[in-house]
Amino acid sequence: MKQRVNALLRDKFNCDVILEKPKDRSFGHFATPIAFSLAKELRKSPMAIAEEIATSFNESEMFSAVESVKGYINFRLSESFLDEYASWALSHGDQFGSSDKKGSILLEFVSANPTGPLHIGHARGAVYGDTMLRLGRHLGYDITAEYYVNDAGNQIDLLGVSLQLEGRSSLLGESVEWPEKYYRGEYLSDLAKEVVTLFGEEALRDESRQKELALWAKDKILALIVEDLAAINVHFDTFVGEASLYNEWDRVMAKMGEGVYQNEGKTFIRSSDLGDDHDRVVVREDGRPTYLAGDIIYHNQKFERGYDDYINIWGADHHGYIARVKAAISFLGYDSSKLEVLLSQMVSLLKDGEPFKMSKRAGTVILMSDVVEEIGAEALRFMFASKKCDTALEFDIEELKRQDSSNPIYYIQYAHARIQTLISKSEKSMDEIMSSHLHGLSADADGLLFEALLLPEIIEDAFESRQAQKVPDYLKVLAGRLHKFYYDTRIIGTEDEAKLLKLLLVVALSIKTGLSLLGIQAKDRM
RNA sequence: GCGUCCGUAGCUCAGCUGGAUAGAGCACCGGUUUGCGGUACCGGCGGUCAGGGAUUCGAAUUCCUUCGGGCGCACCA
Repeated sequence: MKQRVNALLRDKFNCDVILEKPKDRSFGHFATPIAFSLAKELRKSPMAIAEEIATSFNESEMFSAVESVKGYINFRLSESFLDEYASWALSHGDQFGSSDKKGSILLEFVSANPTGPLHIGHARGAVYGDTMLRLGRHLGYDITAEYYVNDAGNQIDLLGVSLQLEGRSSLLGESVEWPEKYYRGEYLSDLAKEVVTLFGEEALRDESRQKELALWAKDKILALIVEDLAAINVHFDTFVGEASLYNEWDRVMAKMGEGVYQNEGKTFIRSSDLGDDHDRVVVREDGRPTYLAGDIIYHNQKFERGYDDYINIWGADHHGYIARVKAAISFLGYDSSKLEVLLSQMVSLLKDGEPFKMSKRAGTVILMSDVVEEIGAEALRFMFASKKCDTALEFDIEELKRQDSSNPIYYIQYAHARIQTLISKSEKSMDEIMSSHLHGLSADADGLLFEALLLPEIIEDAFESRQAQKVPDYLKVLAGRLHKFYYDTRIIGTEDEAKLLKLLLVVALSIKTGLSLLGIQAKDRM
């Protein structure tokens, strides 16, 4: 809708015009302060310019009024335009707000190590990534959702050790000496039990079998992670294992050329040439590659697959890592600006105002599955999607368990359900409703319709600015307008019934579409 | 110390391509239709947009600076 208005204005002014939504709807649907910026150029007062521009729109069919007020130019869309647009939206169903954007994107997110279940911080990245995925796909981008599995290196060795020790300690009752670093948690003793039934007790004591057990456990844990993600409606297209990439090693190193050098028996990358604090070790003296090595071959592989753009969603604790990965990409001969790294900040939980402690067995980590069990997948998704991901976040579990207006997800679902109830109560046929014309609407009805029709620009704005929270914000506002309208306006049995229901169908469509882009299904009944 | 993200109502957060009177939910106080789901609606209370400076018609929004907080600063992942 805004695009159509914008296109018209662009023709007129030969440049992009800033269009904003006035806070006070009595000013119209859109407004622009363009007269202020033209004032200097034209050496006239903003008010005179605005007046002149406004009158030049008198003939336009798109607007019922264009007025200048204190230098602003306010546009009021005509009813015929709004009605036509509403019909167009309804005929597109769940494709409303979709677009034909071109371009392929490789979106990597979550990528949690397969050494334990997902915690609450992973959940934020998962929800944010999946929301961007849904928004981008709705807009037409060809996006691949990828999970990078760190199935090589120290953490896998550590997993094998931890598994054996946990089994010997909790199942066999042996007293064991714990190393400085090891994994712990209920999942490990569950896995140890399985080890005993599958491989026998001896497998827990045989150090030569650590690697074998670790790789076995890694697959089991990854399956657990996939299951946890499915529970919040997050799915990946591809999984790339770090270990599988190392046969490319020599070729990739050759490709890096002057970007790497040898010193004291180690291999370094010249990342300090490209903005990093200092050069980084890629291969240690004993020949073992570092974590960065895996990421170098992984990113080489990504770029060889030839996407137009790359997005990585990382936890904020990885932000120091961006410079070196980008340096590697440049040395490999690719355009590192094609990689966009989005950071999701830390999460902490409150329960009734107190820090939320999980079971002792799970250690200090707050498991995502525990939170899902407490508040449900929808509330979790909505909560994470509603916050900018670059702000550290605290939230209270109890608030999200409530089922009233204090819990936005119920508030929005209830708005959708109310509309469905009205539709089913009405004796009007769908044809009758759809063929009615939205004219003679009250100011409230007009405002509600306009809000509902804004969905497409909200989706585009949210995706392009990478600010997923714009969608939930919009849905809250739209639901609020619906509830107020419902309270103020009698619908069933009035002479306006058909056209008001058409209006409400547009609202329901936007709510349903918006929710589905958040991975949440709209409810017809509560 | 360096880098980075942040600082908006008592709390949790929106608003930040510079624009009209700074918003919402929670909390607290008080109201509401003989009308389709009261899981709703309305009103009140509550602000030095952390402090200071700069830019300009105009700053919560841009820039500089001080203060305060989170997260990094590995041959760990």
